[in-house]
Amino acid sequence: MREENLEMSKEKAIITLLQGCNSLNKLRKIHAHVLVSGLRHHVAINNKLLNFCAISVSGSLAYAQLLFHQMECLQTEAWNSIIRGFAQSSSPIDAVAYYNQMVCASFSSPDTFTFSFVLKACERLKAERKCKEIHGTVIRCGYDGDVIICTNLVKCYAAMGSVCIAQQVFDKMPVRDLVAWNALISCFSQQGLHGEALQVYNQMRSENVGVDGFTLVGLISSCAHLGALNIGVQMHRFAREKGLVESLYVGNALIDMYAKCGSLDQAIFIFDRMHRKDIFTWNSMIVGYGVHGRGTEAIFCFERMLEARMQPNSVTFLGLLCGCSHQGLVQEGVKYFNLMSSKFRLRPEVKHYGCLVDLYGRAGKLEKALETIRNSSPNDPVLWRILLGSCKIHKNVGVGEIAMNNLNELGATNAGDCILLATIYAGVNDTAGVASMRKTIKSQGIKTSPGWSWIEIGEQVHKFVVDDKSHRDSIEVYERLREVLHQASLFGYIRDAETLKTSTTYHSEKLAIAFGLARTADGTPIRIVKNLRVCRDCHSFMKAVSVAFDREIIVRDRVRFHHFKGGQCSCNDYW
DNA sequence: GTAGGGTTAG
Repeated sequence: MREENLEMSKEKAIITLLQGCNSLNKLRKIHAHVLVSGLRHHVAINNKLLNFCAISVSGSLAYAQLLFHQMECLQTEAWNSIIRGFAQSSSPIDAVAYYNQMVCASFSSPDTFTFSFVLKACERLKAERKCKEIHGTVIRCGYDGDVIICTNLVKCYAAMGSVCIAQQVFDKMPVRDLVAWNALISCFSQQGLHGEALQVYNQMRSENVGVDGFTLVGLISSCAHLGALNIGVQMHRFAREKGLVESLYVGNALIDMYAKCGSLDQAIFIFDRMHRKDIFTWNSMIVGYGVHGRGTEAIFCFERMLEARMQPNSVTFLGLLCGCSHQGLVQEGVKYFNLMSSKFRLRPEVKHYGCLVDLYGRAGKLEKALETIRNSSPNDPVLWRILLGSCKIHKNVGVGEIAMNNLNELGATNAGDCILLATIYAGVNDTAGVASMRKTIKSQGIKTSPGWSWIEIGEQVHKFVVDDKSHRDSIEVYERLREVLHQASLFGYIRDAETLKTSTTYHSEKLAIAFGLARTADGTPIRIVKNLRVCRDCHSFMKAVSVAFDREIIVRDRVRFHHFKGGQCSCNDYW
């Protein structure tokens, strides 16, 4: 009896020590103490030690493995600790390995926690086969009604792009809580299915599951991707009603949403009122300024960020460089590009080189742009493509051909590139050049990526493609477009000669504008989201429409925003 | 003795 008491008090003492343990060194001492106290085989203490080593930030997985393999009696608890530890480590594959050992070669059976941890590892590894196998085991063990395991499965299938299976798992869940719904939303948005993500919200409303900050962040982010300002504003109102607007995550998502939906002022309004700002807050604002072509303000924001002692990361510099290049701030852009590695120890990635090439190219410094590409490694086709875009602005056939040759050599030429070079040839009246590019597109069967434009009317996002006839109000849209084209022509719009020669088509943004004019109140801005760049003809069309109808038109294209007002565009015709 | 969740860039 006395011995038992003694052991209990020793055990208690060790557990107390473990609770106060905050370093590996202390842990080693405790372990040594365990050994000298004759508690080497004490199961509860070993489990505690193991759990600490495997999970705690001040633990060590290597040490955990050592303890694990010294343990004589491995119960589910010990397996769970080691699997959990590896699942969240830089080597999740080891979690799967331990799980395999547990299932195949041990006397312990996995429980719901085991599945939860090993599925986390599968999610991070995108290990589809293993996930399916574990899914089967989960069903055989009768755990397929467990809300947490099912949520894990949804996340796991979503991570590997199997949206349908994720949805099936979700649909079969006997009970779905808010976390499960939120997982479904992020499943869709991970795959770029933002419309579907927003639809989940409608289902949630009809099933009265409620909404929390996680839900809102997911939905607001989907609005941002879609450029769905009206729905985004509703979410903002909703966040206010729910008292969630103070949340750092919600605030960050709102800044990004407003910036991406063209309401930079609203983004600034929210940014200025946030008490706490993290790296996402600053980056969302700087990227917002950047894509709106407001380089000076992006720089100012960046300087304030440094004053606030926030360490920038690679995304920060993308925003900054994007702003510099669209505003033509060459010196500043180069300065920040260099600062990135010299002061902040961030290695520039292809995207940063892309910004630098764009910065030089856009400003007409094509030789410097060429030099940048040649000094960057690896030689990424994206960089040559950006240079080709600059050659279009500056009508430079020579450098354009160099860029095209390099794209060819890299085997990366696409239809967009051929069209770009054709436009460059057309700009200098080289009809033979234009013809040869058309021939290349035809003979090599290079597929053009279809352009589309979105416009949000009320809570509905409408999509148009080139010469779209599929919209239910198509006839009305075309009638309206003819009228708008006529009005625009009275305000200086002349259909681009090249556009006339190459096609009799109506680009998607023209259809979207006509629809927008028909369906929105006089004087309200028209917001359009496009997947490609705006062509010269549509650009001048929109300038004329902005005067003819006295409307502000805000177009988000693949890389930046254009604000058309009173016949002018914020990009100064330089994009 | 333990579990599932969020935002920028791509």
